[in-house]
Amino acid sequence: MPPGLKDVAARAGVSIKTVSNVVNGYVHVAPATRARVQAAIEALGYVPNMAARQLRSGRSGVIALAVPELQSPYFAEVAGLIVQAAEQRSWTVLIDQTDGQAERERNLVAGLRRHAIDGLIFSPLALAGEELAHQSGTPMVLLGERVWHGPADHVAIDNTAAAADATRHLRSLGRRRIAAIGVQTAPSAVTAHQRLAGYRSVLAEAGLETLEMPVASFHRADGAAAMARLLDEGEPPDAVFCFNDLLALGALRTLLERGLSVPGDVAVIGFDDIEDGRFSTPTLSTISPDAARIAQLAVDLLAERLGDGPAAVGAPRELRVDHRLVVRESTAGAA
Amino acid sequence: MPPGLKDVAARAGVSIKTVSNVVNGYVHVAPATRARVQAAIEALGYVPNMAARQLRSGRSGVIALAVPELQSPYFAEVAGLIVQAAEQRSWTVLIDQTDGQAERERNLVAGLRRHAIDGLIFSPLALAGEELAHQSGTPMVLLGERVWHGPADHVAIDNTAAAADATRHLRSLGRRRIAAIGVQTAPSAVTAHQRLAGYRSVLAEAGLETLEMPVASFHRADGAAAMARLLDEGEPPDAVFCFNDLLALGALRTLLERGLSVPGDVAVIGFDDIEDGRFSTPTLSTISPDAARIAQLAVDLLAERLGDGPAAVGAPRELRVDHRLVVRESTAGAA
DNA sequence: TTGTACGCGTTATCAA
DNA sequence: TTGATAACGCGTACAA
Repeated sequence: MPPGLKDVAARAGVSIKTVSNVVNGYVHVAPATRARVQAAIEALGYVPNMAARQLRSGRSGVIALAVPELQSPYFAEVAGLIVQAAEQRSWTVLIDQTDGQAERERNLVAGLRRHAIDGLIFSPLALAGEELAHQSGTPMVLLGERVWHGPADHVAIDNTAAAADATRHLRSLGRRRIAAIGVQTAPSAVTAHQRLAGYRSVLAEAGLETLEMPVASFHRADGAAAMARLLDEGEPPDAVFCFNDLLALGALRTLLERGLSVPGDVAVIGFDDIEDGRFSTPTLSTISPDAARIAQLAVDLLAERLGDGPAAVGAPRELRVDHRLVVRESTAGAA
Repeated sequence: MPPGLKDVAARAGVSIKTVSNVVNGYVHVAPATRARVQAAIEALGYVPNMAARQLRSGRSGVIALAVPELQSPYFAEVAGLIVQAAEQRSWTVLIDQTDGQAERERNLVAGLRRHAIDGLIFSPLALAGEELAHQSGTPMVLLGERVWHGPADHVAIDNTAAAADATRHLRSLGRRRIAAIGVQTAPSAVTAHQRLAGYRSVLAEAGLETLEMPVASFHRADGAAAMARLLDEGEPPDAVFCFNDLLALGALRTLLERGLSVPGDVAVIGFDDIEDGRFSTPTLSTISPDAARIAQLAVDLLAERLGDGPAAVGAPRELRVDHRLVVRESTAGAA
C-alpha cells in the first residue's frame, strides 16, 4: 500500500490540499509549511498516483509512437530520438509496432488507446489518404508521409527531391544504366511512390530507360533478392538506387558475392543513413534525412496541439525537413 | 466527452454493474440483457477508461522494458520480441532507454514509475549485484545478466560457456594468436567479464597468451578503433573474438580497409547474431542466443509473479537459455 | 494561506 | 440475475 496524499498530509500536520500544492509547485505556500511537507514526502517516499491524476485531469503524460517495426535501424533511431525529445517535456513514450498491418494501424487511428495516451506520433505503412482521417479526439502527428492535404499534422522530408538527388548523383558519375530497387505497387506505399517519382524524373530528363525492381518489403533480404534478379535477367546495370539502406546493403552483398566490384562495376546508393552503412565494405553512399529534427518537430507539433495556446486548434500543418547527399565509397572515385 | 459505463447503462436500461459485467465477460448475464448492452456499447462507441480501471484495480496492463539503447540491433530485436510476447497476454509494453546511465537505472529499480506499470523487464548495464535489489513492490525480471544469488528473477544465456565455444572455434581453425575485443573493467560490466572469462579459459587450456582489447562501449566504432590499435601495436593476431556483433563489424571494416583478408589473414567471430552479420561481406560467424525464447520466458516469469498462483511468491529463479555457434564466411574455409 | 468536500469512471460488496 | 453504493487517490471550487 504506497502512501497517498492523505498519509503525507497526516504526517506533516496539514491538509491534503496543501500537500497537493507543494507537489504541483503552487507558489503561495508558506516556506515553513513547504519544508514540513517536503520532509514528510521524503520520509514516506511518496510518489503521485498517475492513474488518479489522469482520471482527474484527463492527461496521462504518455504519448504513443507507432512504427512499422523496431528492428529496422531507421525506425529504431527515430524512436530513440523521439523518446529523448519527449523527455524534455517529461512525457513517456509508448512504442507500438504495427508490423505494417492495416488492421493494427486502423485501430490506432480509431483511437483504441484513447484514454491511455495524450497524443500519437504515427509512421503509417499500410494506410494512406482518407483512411488516416481519425475520429478520436487524440492529436496525431504523421511521420514520413506526405499526403496531399492530409488530415493531420505531419513532418517529412521531400522524398521525391531526395530521390532525384540520389539518382542525379549516379548520373554525375557517368552511369547510364541506372536501376531502382524498392518499387511497390500498393496505393498506400506512398514513400516508395515518391522515391520512384524522383528516380523517374531524372532518368526521363537524361533520356535514359528506367529499370525498376519491385520488392515485398524494405529489408536486406529483399534487396539481395532483387539485385540477384537484376543480374540474372539481361544486361546488368552500372548503378543502383535503393529506396533504403537495408535494401542497398542486401544488394551490396549480392554484388560482392558474385565477384562484382562496387563501385567499379556497379555504383550503389541507399537512403536513410543508418549506422550500418558507415561500417560496411565498401561504405555506403546515401541520403541522410535530419532524423533528430524530425523527432524534435514531431514532438513540438504534438505539444502545440496539446497545449491551450492558439495553435491547439487550426488547420493541419505540413513541416518539411532537410536532407543531404552523403557520398561514401560505394559511389566515390568511380570513373 | 467519451461515453462511460453510466451512459451505456442508461441507453440499455440497465445498471452500470450489469454493463461492467458484460464488458468483463462475467458469465451470469441473461443473453437478452447481454445483447441489449452490447448494442448500446456499439452504438455509443464505448471504450473502458483505463485510468479509472487502474485506479480501482491497481493494475495498468502495462509493463516496462528497460534497455540500454534501442539503436542497438540486438536490443531492438529483443524489444520487438517482448512486445509480441506481451501481446499474447494483452499487455502493453512501455520502452525505457537507460543509455547505460546509472542514475536512470537506479530510478527504475527504485520504482519511480511504480503506479504506472505492473512489472519491469530490465537489461541492466550500469548497475550490478546489490544495487539491483529493489525496494518497490513491482515485480522485476532481469535480462542478460547472471548475478550470483541475484535479488530478482532473471533469464540469460551462459555467457562464459558461449564465449568459450566461440574461442574454441577459432582454436579449431588452427589459429594461435587469438585476440579478444570488448574487455571492460567496470565492476558492473558483468557481461563483458563473463565473456572474457570464457575466452581466457580456452586460451589457458591451450597454453596460449591472451591479447585483450578494452572498449568504452559495444558499438561499431569501438570495434573499429580497437582493431586498429591491435594492428598498430606489435604482431597482429590471426583471429579475433569480439564480445558482440557490432564490435565485430567494426573490426571487420578496419581489417578490410587495411587490405587484410578475412578469414585468410584474420578470422573474426562475434556474438548476438544480429541481422547485419548475415549480409556483411564476409558474412559474420557468431554466437546466436535464442532471443525469442529469452523474450517469451521473461514475459512468462513476469506473468507468474503477477498472477495469484503459488509461483507469485517464492525465491528468485534463474532461467538458462540455449545458444549455438553459427559459422559463416568470416571464419569458414580458413586453413 | 490553507482546509473541506465533491467527482472523475471503475470494480466490488452486499442486498434484493 | 441484477441494482445501489462505497471506495480507489487526486485536483479543484469554494469556504474559511
